[in-house]
Amino acid sequence: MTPLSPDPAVLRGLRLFSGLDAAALAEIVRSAQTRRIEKGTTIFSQGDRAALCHALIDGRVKIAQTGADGQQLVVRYIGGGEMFGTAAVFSGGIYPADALAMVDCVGVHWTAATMGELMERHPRIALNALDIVGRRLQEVQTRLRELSTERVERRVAHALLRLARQAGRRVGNGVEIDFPLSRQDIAEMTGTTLHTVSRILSGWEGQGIVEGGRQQVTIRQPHALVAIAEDLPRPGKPEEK
Amino acid sequence: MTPLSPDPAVLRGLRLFSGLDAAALAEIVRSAQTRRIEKGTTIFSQGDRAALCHALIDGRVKIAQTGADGQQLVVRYIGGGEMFGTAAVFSGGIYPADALAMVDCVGVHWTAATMGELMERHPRIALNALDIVGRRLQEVQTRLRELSTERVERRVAHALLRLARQAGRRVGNGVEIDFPLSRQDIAEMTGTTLHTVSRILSGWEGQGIVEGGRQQVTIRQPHALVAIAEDLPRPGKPEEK
DNA sequence: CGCGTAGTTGAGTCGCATCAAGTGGAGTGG
DNA sequence: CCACTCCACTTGATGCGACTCAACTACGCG
Repeated sequence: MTPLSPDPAVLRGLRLFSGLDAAALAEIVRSAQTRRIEKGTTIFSQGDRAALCHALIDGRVKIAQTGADGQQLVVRYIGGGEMFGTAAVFSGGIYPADALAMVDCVGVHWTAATMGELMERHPRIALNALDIVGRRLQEVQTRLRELSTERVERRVAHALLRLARQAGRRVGNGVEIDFPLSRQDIAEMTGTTLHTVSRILSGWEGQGIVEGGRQQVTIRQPHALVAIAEDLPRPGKPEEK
Repeated sequence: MTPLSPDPAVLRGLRLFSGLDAAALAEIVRSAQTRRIEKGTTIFSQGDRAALCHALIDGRVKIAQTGADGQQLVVRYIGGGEMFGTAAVFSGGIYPADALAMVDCVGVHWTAATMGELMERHPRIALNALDIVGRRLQEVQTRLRELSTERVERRVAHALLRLARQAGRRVGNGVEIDFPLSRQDIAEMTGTTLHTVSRILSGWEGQGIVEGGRQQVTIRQPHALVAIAEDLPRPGKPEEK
């Protein structure tokens, strides 16, 4: 909750503000609130009035939806440079999911009214937001199709590849997901159970494709994972005739 | 393809243009192209360059995504007053799905460049678009959760209720979906097979909850369908202790 | 050192996809 | 006007992927 002095250079990195001139950025910085967010903090909760537009300078935030019977779905993981909770402000004014800091984060936010004025004055911001939300819509639609038509193993492979792209860190023997990620989290991303995820990862670990630890996954053979995700023929898994 | 004289009063009904003054509407009308679209016409195809923003004055359009292996997913049905294909224009420039006219329609469209200028000049349009796309994102996320966590029967019930809300017409003995809808279509909305949908509808028909026909469904007891969708206890289906 | 949380692994079950016929009504052509 | 042909739909039989139930293990933290 410690307020920090916002840095214009940092805000320039946000997709939401790309293409704006220095004067506009200065205005945006003036109206921004920056703060540290401790690991485990709930930034907003499903059903809350959406009073703030958020963006993440650094860290990792989980956006998750809860069903009537307590079932959880991980909607997405937000990384540095991404906005979140902003679509809700302009679409009904209620956050449709929870936002939870997975690690210590640095966040920035604007009030709904301020962001509205900024967008009116600088349509480019609204256009950027439309771009971002449109891409997320496409991504979620793609996941919807995967969930409808693919077996669990392929969905888990897709999920890990997506995570590697968004939150992968190159390490000696592959690509590591750079935040604590449990089997349960993966299950909630792919619509399965932690048991099934555990079995699948164990299988892959036996084949040297991934390496798992407590709340931690490293991909050692990304190409093999792509082969599984795309359902390509591959060694050890002969096509039935 | 017959061009028609666009009518300002008609465009006022589009959510995308709500809150605009008469001058702005006049400008929008001048730059619009209106046309009749025959049933069965493909308005755009997945992978095409997104050159046009569309809206539907009247009729019904199916937005469907195809996977690499030909698997189909119905993303949504568009009705009169709704825009479609617009998010794609501002998010990558490629349509992520097919748009197919389910009945004879009247559509209107703008070029990407024209709509971009309109939004720059009238930020309210961009805000409206953000609102609409944000709501669709929420809806798709909700479907994603349903697909992850609910059994087929509940998902079909949810899909029918959603359709009834968007495309329902009150008739003597219930609510009828007002466009041709096959079992296959329902299956592609809910991530199942037409066989399973057929079995479920037959079961419901036996209980008097729905009435089915060829590419046609009438809901006779909406409350019963809600009970199924929400997994409430109900007569004939005792809770196991 | 003990407790809690995360993960592993086995056995059993079942929901639903898959395979496989068949029915009936709408549209078409002779 | 009737026969033919689709196409949407129905319904039965079968199999299996993955969920459920149930221990058990191991790591990290206080």
